[in-house]
Amino acid sequence: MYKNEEEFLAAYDSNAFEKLSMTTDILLLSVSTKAEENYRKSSKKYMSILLVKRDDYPFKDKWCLPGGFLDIHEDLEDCPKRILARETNLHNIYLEQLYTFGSINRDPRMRVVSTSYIALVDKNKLQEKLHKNASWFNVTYFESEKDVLVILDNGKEQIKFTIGKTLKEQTTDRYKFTVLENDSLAFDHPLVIWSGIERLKNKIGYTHIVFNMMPKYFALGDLQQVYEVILNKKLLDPAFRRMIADKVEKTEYVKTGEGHRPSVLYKYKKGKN
Amino acid sequence: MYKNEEEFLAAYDSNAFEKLSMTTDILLLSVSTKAEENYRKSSKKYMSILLVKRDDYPFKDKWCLPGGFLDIHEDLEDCPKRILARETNLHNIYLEQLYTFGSINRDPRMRVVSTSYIALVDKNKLQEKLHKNASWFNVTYFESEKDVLVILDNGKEQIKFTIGKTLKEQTTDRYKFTVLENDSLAFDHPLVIWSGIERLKNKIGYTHIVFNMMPKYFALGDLQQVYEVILNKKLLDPAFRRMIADKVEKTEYVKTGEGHRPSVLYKYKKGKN
DNA sequence: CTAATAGTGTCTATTAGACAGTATGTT
DNA sequence: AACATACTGTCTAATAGACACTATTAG
Repeated sequence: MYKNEEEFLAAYDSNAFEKLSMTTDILLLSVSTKAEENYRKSSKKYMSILLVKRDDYPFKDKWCLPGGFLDIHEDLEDCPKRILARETNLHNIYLEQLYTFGSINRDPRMRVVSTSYIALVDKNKLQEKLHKNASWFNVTYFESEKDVLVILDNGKEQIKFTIGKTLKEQTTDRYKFTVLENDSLAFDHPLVIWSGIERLKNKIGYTHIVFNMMPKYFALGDLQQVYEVILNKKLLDPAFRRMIADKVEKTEYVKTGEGHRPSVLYKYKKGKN
Repeated sequence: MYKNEEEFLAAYDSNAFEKLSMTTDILLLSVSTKAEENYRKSSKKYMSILLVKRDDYPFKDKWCLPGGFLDIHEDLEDCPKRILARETNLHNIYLEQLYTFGSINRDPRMRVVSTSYIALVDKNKLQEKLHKNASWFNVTYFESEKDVLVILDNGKEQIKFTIGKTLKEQTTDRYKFTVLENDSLAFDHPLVIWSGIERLKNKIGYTHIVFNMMPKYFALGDLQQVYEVILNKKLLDPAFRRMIADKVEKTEYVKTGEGHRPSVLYKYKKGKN
């Protein structure tokens, strides 16, 4: 045995276990807007995610989440920050660790464990010079008891995949997800996408993270639509306004020119409400 | 460029990035019972966790969570299973991924990223031949707005540490934890422990995971005490019974000999209630 | 009988759901 | 004027909190 820790460390063989590579994948979520033909109608909203087309093997020409290898001299949380900065030119994006995926064969090249992160942005804050090969896809999903069909659409291409849900333990309401169908997405990214959407759906209810997807000033109707698009269901106006009341603050600004009654603009009100 | 994926893979240099090691740490949580002197009083309950005393460097003679290196041919989730089997002789333990910690210098030996897992057991199901160096510690904690003092006690030794809580983003109710004081625990394990307790406190409210810590048949009073010990607050009887009513099923069994009215034993009732 | 927990009834306060109504801009 | 959304009032249903009460055992 060794006399002290220094001596131990000096003699330590760090290759006793075969080492591996790590990556981080980022599920960048935002809300996009599509104008309606009817000038009176307010524009339709979609949840949207950023995908990158791979221009090299493996999974050449398939879409995937932005990501990259963890540098050995880099904190784990700095890796997604670096990738986001590269992809969006934005700093101070909301980031949250999602899950670490580590099946043996998830990468055909070699053993890679990947920690995925959720990032939330207001798309309009992005200067629209996206990294080449990157594209926003609108997300639509149809959920049943057993599975979910997810459809991603960027206006030119449509990507579909199906996730199966099975109760993980008898004693949990949480599901274990498996990919049932997937032709167009690289790696286990359908899993990452759906896990992230589930997380967002949950957290929107008991945190204030939505405001990371909103501009500084917003109408309550727009905020409500963001909730609706994430939760995939209609909400009742009075209930929504009661729920949100102490999280927002009225401003002097008003949004007009929409073909109907103008709406007062609000801003996020800090504090634990 | 390469003609196809096989060709690419054959030529791939998996050492383009310097590789690293991964470990998993397990926060094994249970509830322990301490008899009261007064024969009428029901025994006091504590949340308890399993720690292992390190008998080698680094952190020689300090306590730490059970854990170990991820084998390169092993799925990430199989690693905690293997360690749990070694530590408890039990299979089919409830396991859930907690968080992946990856600061550069969390291990003095080399770059190590660690994925932590929560495991829940009914301590009484364990054959009490614990792995040498392993010991159960009762958990007590005192929480304020800014920090938490956690005290671990195995009857012989007492371990204290303090965790600081800061709001991570203006738009979240979630905290970022930092270790403020810690003398006795190895690595960043105070962080893992507190993150896990927080997670359990939350999840007990919207899942059925408590039942993983309960024996097959239990009295509602005991179940309530488990909730109280985890949430660190008293609950009102009628409210608790209403809340739990559709998750449990009455049995024909009764617990007697306690110096007061016997209680009916219940069992977990499967289904999403 | 007494101390202690088991278990229930019920009133009240709070919150969520539902729906109808009024308000106000643009074309 | 007509349409579409903004915004509010109010009734009802469901749920959570509080407290008091009855029940039953060992010693």
